[in-house]
Amino acid sequence: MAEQRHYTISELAEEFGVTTRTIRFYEEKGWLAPMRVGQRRVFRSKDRTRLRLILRGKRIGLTLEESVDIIGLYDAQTGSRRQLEVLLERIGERRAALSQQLADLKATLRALNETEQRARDALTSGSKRAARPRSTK
Amino acid sequence: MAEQRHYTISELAEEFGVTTRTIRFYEEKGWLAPMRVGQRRVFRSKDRTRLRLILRGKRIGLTLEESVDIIGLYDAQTGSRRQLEVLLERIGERRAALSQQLADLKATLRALNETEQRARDALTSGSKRAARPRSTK
DNA sequence: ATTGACGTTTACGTTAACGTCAACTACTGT
DNA sequence: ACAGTAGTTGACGTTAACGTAAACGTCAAT
Repeated sequence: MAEQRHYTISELAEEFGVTTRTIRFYEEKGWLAPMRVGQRRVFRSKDRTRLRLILRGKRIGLTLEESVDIIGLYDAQTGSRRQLEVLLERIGERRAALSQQLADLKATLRALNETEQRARDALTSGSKRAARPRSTK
Repeated sequence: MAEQRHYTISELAEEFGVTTRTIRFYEEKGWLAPMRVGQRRVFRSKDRTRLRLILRGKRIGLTLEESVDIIGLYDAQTGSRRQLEVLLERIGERRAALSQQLADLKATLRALNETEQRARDALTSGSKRAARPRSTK
């Protein structure tokens, strides 16, 4: 195998905009498991990817446990048929929640856009008449 | 004006799937301000809408303060030109964050879909050959 | 008159996700 | 030899968003 690129804890922290404390915390929780050289942590690209996914989950409002759980689905070992069915079921549940979130997110963005449009109208119309407020859909 | 529909605290709690404690907590924080009849809370449709929006924000992972802040943008009083510009700027910031969230959410859904597809393939292909894993994009 | 069903306030408890020291180690350049 | 930089392990502190329990009020139905 080719030699893998390695990262220190502060490299990763800077790259992803978190503190080293955060990364240590994730390891403490068992969500990351970097190598050790002496007592120093050494992160390989696998760890880096995992951290990236955890933080992505966090950005969409998942708890870290949920994030990690979903990541677990991605690389779940699919042994027996039963295992596969369980996996599919769990994917379905997750997707249901995320779909709801998608709808809520879009609704919020729509509302912001409408508000912005009203504000722009009010600006360009100078001191004319006040625009009628839209219904909060 | 026509007489407004009123709601008790437990009606709203049941409708939105939260506890009454939650609603009282929101009032305590100043995010809701129902009428009182005696010492009983009476919610009008305005309060109900506000609660709905707060919970929608919560579902997309916003803190309650952020939710309330965004709702504040919706019905911000747009007095001076300066006020309008500030409003537009704040809308822009919020939308930037929400757009990032949208991207993250879609990426997560894509990853789940790919995982599901692999699982289905593995199921229908019986005990043939293991499918090659996709890259975690 | 008592029993629910529903409401109220006050107050302490809990969990997640880190922040913030403190005290220590290990290497590198001067 | 020493300072500086980057790393380490505790351990206690903090905030958000409620949960949970206690103690009490109000009204309708039995």
